[in-house]
Amino acid sequence: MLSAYKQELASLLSRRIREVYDLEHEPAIEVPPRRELGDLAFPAPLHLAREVKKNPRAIAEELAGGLETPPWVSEIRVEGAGYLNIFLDRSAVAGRLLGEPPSPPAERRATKVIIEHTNINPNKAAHIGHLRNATLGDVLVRVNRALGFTVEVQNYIDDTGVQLADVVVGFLDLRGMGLEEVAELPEPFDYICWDLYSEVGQWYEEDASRQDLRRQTLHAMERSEGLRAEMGRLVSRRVVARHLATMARIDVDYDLLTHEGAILALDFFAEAFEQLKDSGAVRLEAEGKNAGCWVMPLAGSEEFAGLEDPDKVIVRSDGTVTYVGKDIAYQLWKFGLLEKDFEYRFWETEDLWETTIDGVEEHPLFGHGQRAINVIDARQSYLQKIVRAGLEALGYIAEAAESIHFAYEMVSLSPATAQQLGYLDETADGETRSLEMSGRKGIGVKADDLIDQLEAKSRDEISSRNRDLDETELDTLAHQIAVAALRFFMVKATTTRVIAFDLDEALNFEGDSGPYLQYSMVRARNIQRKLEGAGLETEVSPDEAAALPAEVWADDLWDLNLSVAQIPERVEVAGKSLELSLLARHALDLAQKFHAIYHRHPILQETDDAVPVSPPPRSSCVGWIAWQRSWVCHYQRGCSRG
RNA sequence: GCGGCUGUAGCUCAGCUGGAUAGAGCUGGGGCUUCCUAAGCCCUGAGUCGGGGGUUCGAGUCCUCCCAGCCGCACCA
Repeated sequence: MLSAYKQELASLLSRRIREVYDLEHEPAIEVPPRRELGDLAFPAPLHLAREVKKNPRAIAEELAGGLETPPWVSEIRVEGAGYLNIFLDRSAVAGRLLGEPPSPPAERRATKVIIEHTNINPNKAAHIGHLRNATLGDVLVRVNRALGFTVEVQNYIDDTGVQLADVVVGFLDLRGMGLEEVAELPEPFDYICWDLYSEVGQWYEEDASRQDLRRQTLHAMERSEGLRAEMGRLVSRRVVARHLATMARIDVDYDLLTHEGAILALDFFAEAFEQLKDSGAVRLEAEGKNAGCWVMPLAGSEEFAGLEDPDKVIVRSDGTVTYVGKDIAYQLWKFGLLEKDFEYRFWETEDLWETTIDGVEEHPLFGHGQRAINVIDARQSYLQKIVRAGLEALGYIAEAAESIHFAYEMVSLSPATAQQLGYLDETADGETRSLEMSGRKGIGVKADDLIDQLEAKSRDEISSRNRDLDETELDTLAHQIAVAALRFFMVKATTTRVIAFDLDEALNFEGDSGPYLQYSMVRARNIQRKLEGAGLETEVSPDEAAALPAEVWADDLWDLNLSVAQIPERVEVAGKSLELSLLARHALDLAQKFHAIYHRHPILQETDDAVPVSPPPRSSCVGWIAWQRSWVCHYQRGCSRG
């Protein structure tokens, strides 16, 4: 791949620098902003200027002078302030690139990466904030698979938490409904819960004593006893089924659903607690405000410097375990550091498992990962740090280092959208503040509603330009476009930025959008189809490409080639840095370049006789298109549905 | 108070370890359809890169102080 060429050049330059200046320098390598400046660039002379005490351009000249160059380099030039720019022999490189399909290192297969994402409380419908989580999680899964890792996808279901308890109280106490009645409620069940959940919040406020019902329910669910626990199970399972259906609509799926109830029932924490006590990671507090609690001291760590309270309660004075405690146990299990294990059974179909306390004999090996990536919003950074500190305190240094919190920011509603949906008072002047979503208050855009709108929009767009599709084709297309629009929208934003969700923006299929990417692929496919129809070649062999005269590579065409060749390293960087928007940007860049070339070079019109001419002859374009398509197809699943 | 994130064109945002004229998309204006071509392409519209100071040959990028906004810092999850 391109990175191999870069490395080769970098080591040659590094050797040259040692010869001339007797310095150890690892040269950075860039791609110049414009193709006429070169294909690759070394800013090394600029970096060396201070140490060598010479003008960068002079250094560049000196280095370029005796630099040994591989046969696939056609020219070295000094440019700008002192860049050493490399011009590649385009045909030679194209030939080699065509002959090397992308392949990640095979040894990575032995590394198992556990990715936990989605994790929606099973008490209400999913909203667009959850879509950000699921989309990022799913793209991360695809990236890791493309990089060659073995990946296990877990979706954690908090089926014993307060949020679920509130909806149980809603059905039992507020509505006075029984199990059968709730079981028979029509779909969409998660929408019913959405409304009920915010109702219960108000109902508590009317009479504070009703909070007892919540506590009662919570305890029943934790012990898995009685009607309240039964109702919890029913509601949770019905809602989870809806969440899975929603996520399936946008091509997100899982390997394992881990239920908090199973963690409690199997008492994972007991074993983790023994480890924590044995290693001295927790201590029983005799006095002070945490008297009677088992706490984990954090004061020693720099990471937690300046905390008001340097201790984190792991076991409450009433003997119950906090969320962090349970999470530490779960995290230990992920790395195979607990002797206990879940039992497993199928959720509904044979491609998805769930944890349970009495499962089937034969099941895959879950857990036992070498790396655990938790896709959880940035508000939980502090808690995720504590979980990591817990592993460290237990002496699991390597596992702590491989416990990765993939943090991303929230999704809020843009002022315009909030107003459109009636959450903002129109009279409340034209303020530009966005509105935070809140399940408790029932404020938000439900995921299925958004997907419905996207599908309706793309349906309109399709039928306005193509009338002879039957209903099924129309549905399929509309769905694919809607999914691409949504996934791209979620992935293109940098993770550190709050998305102010704007409905009109999300529904726009022009410019930097999923459909724009799809359209470039459609065009590439159309060209190939036409070529086939005309009985022309649709592919070019590596040898043929290598034999092409240099003149065929117009700058724009070559530029696109280089961008395609950069895909593997971009995937690599995105996977390592967890900045998946890099992929969206790169895909967008490719699509833009392709669309521009598409207009400049009417490929079907060109002949191979016309060499040399400024529009490249057909064979170079044809070869490129086939190549680009195969590569982009290989990676698109990791990026979006471009 | 402590910690994290954010402040770049009217709007939404890129800007890779400091480096080649600060870039996209949307919106506005103007063009392009004998086609592989309109979910597109081309042209046009200039921004105290929140503000001050500093380091450097060179700062949107690093350091420091300040301003504004968001989010964390529970015996809630």
